[in-house]
Amino acid sequence: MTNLRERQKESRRRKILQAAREQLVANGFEATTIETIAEEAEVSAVTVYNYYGTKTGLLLALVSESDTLLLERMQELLKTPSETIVDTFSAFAEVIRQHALSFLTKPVWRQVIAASIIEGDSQFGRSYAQLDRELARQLTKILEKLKDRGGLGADTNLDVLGDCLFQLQNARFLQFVSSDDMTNEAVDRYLREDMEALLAACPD
Amino acid sequence: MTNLRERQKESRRRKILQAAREQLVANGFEATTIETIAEEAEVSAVTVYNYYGTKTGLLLALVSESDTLLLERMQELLKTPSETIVDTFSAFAEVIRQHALSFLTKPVWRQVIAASIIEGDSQFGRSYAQLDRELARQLTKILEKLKDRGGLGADTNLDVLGDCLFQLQNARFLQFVSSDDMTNEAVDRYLREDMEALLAACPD
DNA sequence: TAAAAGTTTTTTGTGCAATACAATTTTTTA
DNA sequence: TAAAAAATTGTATTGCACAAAAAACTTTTA
Repeated sequence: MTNLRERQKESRRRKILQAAREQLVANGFEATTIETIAEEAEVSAVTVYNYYGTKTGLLLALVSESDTLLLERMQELLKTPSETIVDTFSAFAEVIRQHALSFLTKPVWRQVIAASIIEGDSQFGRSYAQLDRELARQLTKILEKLKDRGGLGADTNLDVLGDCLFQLQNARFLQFVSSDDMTNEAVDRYLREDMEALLAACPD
Repeated sequence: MTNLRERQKESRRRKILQAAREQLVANGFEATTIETIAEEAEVSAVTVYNYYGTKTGLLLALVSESDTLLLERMQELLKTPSETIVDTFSAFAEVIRQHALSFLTKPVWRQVIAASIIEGDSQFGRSYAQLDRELARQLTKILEKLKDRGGLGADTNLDVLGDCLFQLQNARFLQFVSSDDMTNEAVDRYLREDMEALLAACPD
């Protein structure tokens, strides 16, 4: 039995996050104040603080809300495997970028990443780090499938490889959102070049 | 002929940066205010703003001050080459970490990185990005030497490889400073595992 | 040495994040 | 339906970043 009280809380939570997202996308992080969010969500500013603690806490909560959606899209990818490791890696990264930009703008993502670095061990910071771990895990799974089909060296440590390639993806994603000019295609080219250069590095 | 006026400016610059660094290391970013920095540097707070614009501007200026030192240490590394690509990569990353921690603390580095992401296209933000490019360049040079000695596949694109491995190093560095617990040895292990997993990934 | 040029400082003010607390409203429970 | 419990709200306050203008000071120059 769900309390009326709990339902109200849930409803407020939703309204606050929705208002926050709208304003962040429309006006950016600086121009979005707790006050204006509270106003649009029809609660007081104090309530926003009670729910999310700080402004960046609110930001990270907003992002972790979209996590399940991203993980679902990643599941889809598992079902349509690629032939080569280059294609696999490229497709994996593309899903993340698409999802990211369908949810927030580049400038806001910069704030999100900055917040996650600074508030690394707050409640919301941890759940953000958790997502990273799960994504790396997913990449490992995808690589396992590839290995089964012979697209990968036999004596590869997939846990390490998945984690490592995820880190590389993350670094390029950061470059992507850090420059308003960088296109989706440009990052994809980078990542493919990266993979190819790495594969060619094995000493003869 | 250097003006008295210019010398005074230079002296103030130095005193501000020195005071900033001392307080940041001792008390962290939040507890360090423009006011207290100005006080210790014996100038007014407005002067600090005149010199560095914003608090994060000051932070990034502080870091770019230490750049030349890091690049010098990297030059040293060029003279003492390693046998394998794993050792090369590991040594490169170690120089960066050593230098970083000899200059600032992990919590402050988190602020630095966050600031560089948010203020990506301010004056100081750009000079921070510039350092990254130079470091990637240096890594490429080190790899060239390695290739000459046969420690690397012959048909490797070194520009791409250098950039890519630098990105990976950067990602692991971020993990390093993001966790107060993570030791130097732990990161080194990570990076070596990374390289080994990558090298083993070539399909048979 | 006196005027001119260049800087710093003082002063004043704005905006926003974050916190504290009492007052008030709403829901629950008995 | 009334008391108890829980949550929200208004209000006041603090602290700091940052901005703008005029006053005060110091160096330069003629």
